Amino acid sequence: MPATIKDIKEETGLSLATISKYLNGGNVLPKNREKLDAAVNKLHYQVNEIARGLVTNSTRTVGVSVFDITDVFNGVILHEIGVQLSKLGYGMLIVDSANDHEREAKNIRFLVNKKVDGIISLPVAGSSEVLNPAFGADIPVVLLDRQYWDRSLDSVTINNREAAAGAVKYLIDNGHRKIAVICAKKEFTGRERYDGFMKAMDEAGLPVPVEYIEDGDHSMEHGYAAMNRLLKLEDRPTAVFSSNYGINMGVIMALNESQINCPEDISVMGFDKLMLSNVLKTQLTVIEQPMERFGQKGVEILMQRINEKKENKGSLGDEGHINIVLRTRMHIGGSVNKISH
Amino acid sequence: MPATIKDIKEETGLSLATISKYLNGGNVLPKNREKLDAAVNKLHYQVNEIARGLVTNSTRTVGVSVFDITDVFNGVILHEIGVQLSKLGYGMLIVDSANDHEREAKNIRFLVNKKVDGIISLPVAGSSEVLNPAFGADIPVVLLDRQYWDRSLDSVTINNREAAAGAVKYLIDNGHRKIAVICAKKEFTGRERYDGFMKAMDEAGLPVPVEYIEDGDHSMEHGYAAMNRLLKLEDRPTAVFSSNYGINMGVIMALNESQINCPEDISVMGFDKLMLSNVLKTQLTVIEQPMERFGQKGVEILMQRINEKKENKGSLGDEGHINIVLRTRMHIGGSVNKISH
DNA sequence: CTGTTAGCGCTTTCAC
DNA sequence: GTGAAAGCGCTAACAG
Repeated sequence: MPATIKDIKEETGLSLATISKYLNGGNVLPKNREKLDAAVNKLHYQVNEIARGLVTNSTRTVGVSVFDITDVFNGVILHEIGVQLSKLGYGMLIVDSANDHEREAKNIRFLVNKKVDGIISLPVAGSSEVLNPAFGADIPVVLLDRQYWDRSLDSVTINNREAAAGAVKYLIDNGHRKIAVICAKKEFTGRERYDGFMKAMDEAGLPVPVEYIEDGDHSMEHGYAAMNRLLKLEDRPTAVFSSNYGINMGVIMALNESQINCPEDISVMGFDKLMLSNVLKTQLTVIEQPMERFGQKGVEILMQRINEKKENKGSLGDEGHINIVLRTRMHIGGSVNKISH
Repeated sequence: MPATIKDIKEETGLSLATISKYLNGGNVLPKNREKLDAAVNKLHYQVNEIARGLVTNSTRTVGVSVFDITDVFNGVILHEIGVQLSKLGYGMLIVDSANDHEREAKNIRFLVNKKVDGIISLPVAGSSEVLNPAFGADIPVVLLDRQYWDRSLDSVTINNREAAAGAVKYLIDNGHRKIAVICAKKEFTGRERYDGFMKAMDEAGLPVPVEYIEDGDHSMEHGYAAMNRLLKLEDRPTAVFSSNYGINMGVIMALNESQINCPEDISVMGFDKLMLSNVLKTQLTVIEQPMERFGQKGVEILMQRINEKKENKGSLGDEGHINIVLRTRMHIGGSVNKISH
C-alpha cells in the first residue's frame, strides 16, 4: 500500500500540518526540509490527489468532451489543449461521445461527478441540456468549434458562414456557375456553411437546382455517395463545395473511382488542411482553420472563468459570455480550375 | 454548492447508511426509496466520486496513456477502449505523451496520483522505468501495440516481424529484387519490422545495399525525405517497404511530386489500412492490423488484473504475464506491380 | 432493513 | 515555524 503523510510523520516526527505545508511549497526550516526530502524518497511518497481534492474541492483537472475521438480534427485540438493545460499544472480527463448525444450526456455527468474544475466541450449536435449537470454544479464550460442553437455560452469558433461564402465566391470568381454543395444541415457548422454557400450564390445571382444540394451528415460515406450521385447527373456541376473534411475525403474517393478528373473536369473545394490535402497529387484548395488556436484560446477562457469563480468565492458570475471568433484563410491548392466563358 | 448526502438526510430523515445503500443499489423499503428518489431529484444530487474514491480506494477509472493523440491509430484504439470501458461502467483518463518520453513519465505519475484502477499504455519508445510509479502503487498495467526491450509485461501486440516478412515476401513473389526499406529502428515496432524485412530478404538470398536502408523515425517527414533520396538513386529500387503509416504517407507525397508513377515505375507496400489507403486513386497494398481488437483485448486483460487484485485483497499476484498476439492480414490494393524477368 | 460510528488521506484554522 | 484538531463527502462494519 502506498505511503501516506502519516507514514512521513512516523518517519520524521513532524506534524501533519508541517508536512502538508512542505508538500504545498510552504516555509519549512531547512533541516526539516531535508528530513522530509529524505522520507519522501525513502517511502516513495506520492500525494493522493483524491484526498487532496476532497478537501480543497478542486482537482486541478479539466474535463474535455469531444464529439469523435477518431476524428483527426479532434485529435489535433486535444493535443494542443493538453500542452496548454500541462503548462499550467492541470491534467485533462478526456471523454469521447462517438457522435452520440446520449453518450455525451452520460460523459458530462461523469465529468461532473469527477469534480473537474472546468469543462471544454466540442459538442455533438443537439440541445445544450446535456450541459445542465455542469451548470448545476457551477462548473465553467467553454465550447470549441461548435455552439448551440438554444443557448449562448463561452465559445471559440470560426465564422463558418463567412468562410464558406468566401470559398464559394472564389469558385465564382474562377468562372464557375454550376456549383453543387455536399453538406449536413443538422450539424452546427454544417448549417452555417450551407447558409454561407447559399448567400454567396444568391448574391452572385446564381441558381442552385435541388439536385445540387446534397444534405446528409458530416461523414466520408455521405461525401462518397453524394458525389457519385452528382457525377451521374445529366447537367453535371463544374465545382463541388464540401462542408467538412470527412465529406471531402468521400468526394475524392468517388472521383478516384470515376473517369472524371480533378480539376480538369470538376473542381473541388472544402474545409481543413489536414493529411488529405498534403498527400494527394493535386493538393486541395481548402478553407484552413487555425486548429491550435482553438485549444489555446479555449484553455485561456476556461482558466479565466475558473479564477473568477475562486475570487467570487464559489459561484460563477453572470456577466454575459465570451465569444472568440478565429480567423480562417484559404489554402490555394490545385483542385480548382479556372473556367472561361 | 452541490447537494451532499447530508442534505438528503435532512430532506428525508433517513440515515447516512441507508442513503449510501440506496445509492449503491442495496435493498431499501419501497416507501423510503420513493422519498429518496424525490429528494435526489429535488436537490439535483450527484455522487461525489472523489469522496467515494477516497474511502473505497477505487475510482472506477482507467488511465490510458498514448504516445501521440494526433495519430489516427491512437484515436481508433482510444475510441474502442472507451466503448468497452463504458460498458463496464468505467471511465477513462487519457493522457498524451506527444512522443516525448519525459512527458510520458509525468503523465504516468499523474495517473498514479489520480488513483486510477489500472493503466493501458501505448508507450513511447524508451525504458519501462516510466512505469515504476504504477508498479510501486500496485496498479496493473497493460501495454498495447508496443512492448519494452527491458522488461516483460502484459501486452497486446501483433507479430511485427512476421507481418513485415510476409509483406516483403509478397513483393519478392511478385518478382521484385531491388527492394528498399524506410524504417525507424529506434521504435519497437520499427525495429521488429525492419528485422522482418531483412529476414525475408536474406532467406530469398537478395542483397540490400546500404542506400536502400533509410533509417529515421516513424514520421511523414522521414518518409518524404527518404523517398526523395531513393528516387534519385542511379540504381533505383523497384519496390519500397515502409515500416509504418506515417512513413507511407510521406512516400506517397514524394511520389506525387515526382514524375515517377506507382505502381508502373515503383511499387509501394506499407502498414495500416486507414484513411490514406482508401482515398488514393490506386489503393495501397498494406498490412492491416485489427485495431479494434487492441482496445478490446487490452481492456479485457486489464479488468482481469484488476479483479485478481481485488481477490488477492490488495496486492497483485506474480504469475507471469499475458501476451496476446493478434493476427494481421494483407490488404491487396493496386500499389504493387508484378515484374517479370 | 436501518442507524451509529469510525475513518479514508489530506488541508486548514487556530493556538503556541 | 510548528502542532493539535476538525472536517471535506462518502462507505463499511456492527448493532439493533
